[in-house]
Amino acid sequence: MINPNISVDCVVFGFDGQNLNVLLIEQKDVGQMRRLALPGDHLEEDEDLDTAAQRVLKELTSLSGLFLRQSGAFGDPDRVKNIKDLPWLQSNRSNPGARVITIAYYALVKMEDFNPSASSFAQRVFWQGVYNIPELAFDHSKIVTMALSKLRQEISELRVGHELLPEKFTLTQVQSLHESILNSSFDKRNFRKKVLNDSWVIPLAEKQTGVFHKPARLYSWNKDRLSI
Amino acid sequence: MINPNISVDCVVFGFDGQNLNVLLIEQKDVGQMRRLALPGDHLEEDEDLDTAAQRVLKELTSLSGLFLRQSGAFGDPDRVKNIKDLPWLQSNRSNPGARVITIAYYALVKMEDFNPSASSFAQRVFWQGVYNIPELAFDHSKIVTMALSKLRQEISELRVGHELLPEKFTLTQVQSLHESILNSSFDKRNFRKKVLNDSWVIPLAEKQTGVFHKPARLYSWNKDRLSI
DNA sequence: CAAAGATAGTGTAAAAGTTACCCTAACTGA
DNA sequence: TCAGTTAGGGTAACTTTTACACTATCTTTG
Repeated sequence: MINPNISVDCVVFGFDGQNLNVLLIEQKDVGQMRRLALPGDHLEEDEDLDTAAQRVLKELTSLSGLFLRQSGAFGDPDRVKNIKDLPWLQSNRSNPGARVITIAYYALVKMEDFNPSASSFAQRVFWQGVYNIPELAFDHSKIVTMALSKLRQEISELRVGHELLPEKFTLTQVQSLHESILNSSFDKRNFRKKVLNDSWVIPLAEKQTGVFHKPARLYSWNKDRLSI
Repeated sequence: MINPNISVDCVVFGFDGQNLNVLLIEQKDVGQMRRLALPGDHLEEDEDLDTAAQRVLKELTSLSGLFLRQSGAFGDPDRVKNIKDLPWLQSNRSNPGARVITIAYYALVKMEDFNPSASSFAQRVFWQGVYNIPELAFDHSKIVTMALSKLRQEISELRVGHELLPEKFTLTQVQSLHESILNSSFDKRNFRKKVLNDSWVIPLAEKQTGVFHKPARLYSWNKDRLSI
């Protein structure tokens, strides 16, 4: 039994070591419409919001175990009433005219650790570069924008991103991560100065192995510093 | 026509120059239960979330024009199913067993500028010290805690506090506000330099009147700058 | 109408932090 | 051993922040 008025939508940011992407689904055809959307669906009666976000994401994309956080509630009464969304609603919802508010979630993952695959009403699941997002269903573009701004806020305070790197990492990896999330680039020396100076990371005795160039020193996160 | 599944709740923080308080309502008697709660109520069909928060707050407490921001959505399926909340639900809701998710909002106001007065199902409205909050209806204590943590975060980034001054204000007022919220003091010249330099405020042609000293220039907030 | 009382309003120099900029070091594979 | 590749480090210019004290303008009172 689903709740016709409440949904959850998930903005999953994926980092591949180079670029920041968002996980999108292509919904099953209605006529010849190709419809792109965030993974999202209605809440079950008696289901917690966080649980619903996890469930929906898993049902549509097979991903599970992500650290999903709320980025906001979207409740414009007309948010699912655009003409472009009508055909899909008519063939997928028992009450296509129902007003729906959605609770948006976002997460950040290392792409290589997760292998999405489409199911339920998702026909296809794919990563899309975050700076190159096509038109999406409903108000999903707005939801992505909001999630991205939350993510940026968090990373500039270095409160996020630790999930994306291995236990031991190089400063170059940290820098690439910041650069792709903030869509900018930093001077290597200055970036290192800052990171080291602010004690965000702890140098280890170890160095990279198996690379065919000068091996970089490895670091780990300074847990104390991060919990501030 | 109200939506039985969605509500909004408002955490209004009031600052009196000394202490931080939260606005609570005492709901109308059911039996001899004295029931304290945040001002909150169900969403109307076709009503935007932000609009609903403003409306509900006004209906219950007479306050209007506050700068309300979302602090989160609360959707535990059992959040309105505690035995302590049953009598009130039974006498106030057509479907007392309905599952309700709530979108929480918060705001910060200067207490002397607002004069809440109870109406609708609020019997009484009052300010309660934020560190001394009694048991509240539903999961409202949790909602207050969340709002407080958001508020603290924003204050430390100086992104909040504009609600506390009149439309037109002096730079000295801005400074005192920051000083009392952050519990510290700043150099007058440096503070002014920063505020003006960062374009947080716009100088007006007007000056203070009715003061028995040199009248200060008045300013208003730079709306563009604040929305960044 | 002069003087006292009160808050407004302003500049500069030192210190700290941020930015721009390029070469050598260390490893691998051929 | 040489070529290819990424690691890693210091300094000077510039910007931002800090510390600091006096004059200006209004009201009130004598």
